[in-house]
Amino acid sequence: MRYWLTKTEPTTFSFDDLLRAPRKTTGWDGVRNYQARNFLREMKKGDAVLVYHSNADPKAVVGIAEVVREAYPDPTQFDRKDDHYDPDSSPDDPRWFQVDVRAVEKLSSPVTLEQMKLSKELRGMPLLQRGNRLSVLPVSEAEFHAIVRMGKSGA
DNA sequence: GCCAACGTTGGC
DNA sequence: GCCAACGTTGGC
Repeated sequence: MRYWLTKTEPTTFSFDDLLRAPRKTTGWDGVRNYQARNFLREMKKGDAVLVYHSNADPKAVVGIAEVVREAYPDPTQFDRKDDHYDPDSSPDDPRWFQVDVRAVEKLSSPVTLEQMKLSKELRGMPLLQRGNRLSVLPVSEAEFHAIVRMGKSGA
């Protein structure tokens, strides 16, 4: 099993939105970056996902989710009216994929970007590297557990 | 294949 | 709102 981190802007779709969704599950659609897409395709059912709020106050990991359906074509790429419409993608050979994720648990205290930057354990995380813009990132097992520990203890 | 222009992300 | 970083596009 692997560990991941996905970013979302809470004004668009927050972890609370995920908790309120039917079966606490949603399709993680709209990813339009090849590297992020490749990570989505590597995700396996049961993989754990940290949900991070970007462009937020505070910017923080706010909850844990899990992959409940592995990669399948993202339907928004074929919808002309959707912001994520991609005229160059065809149903025969879809370019963009999504997974379904289900909320597992909200962290009692969000782990802020600032806290993560201060943590020695998390120093190497791709999320913290400058210029990083990927919306789907792998996280090591140690990093995952460190963040969850911080989110449950508030430390 | 190079690279300038442009668009987007996301922290500040 | 600004701007650095970085991906993508398209002319050559």
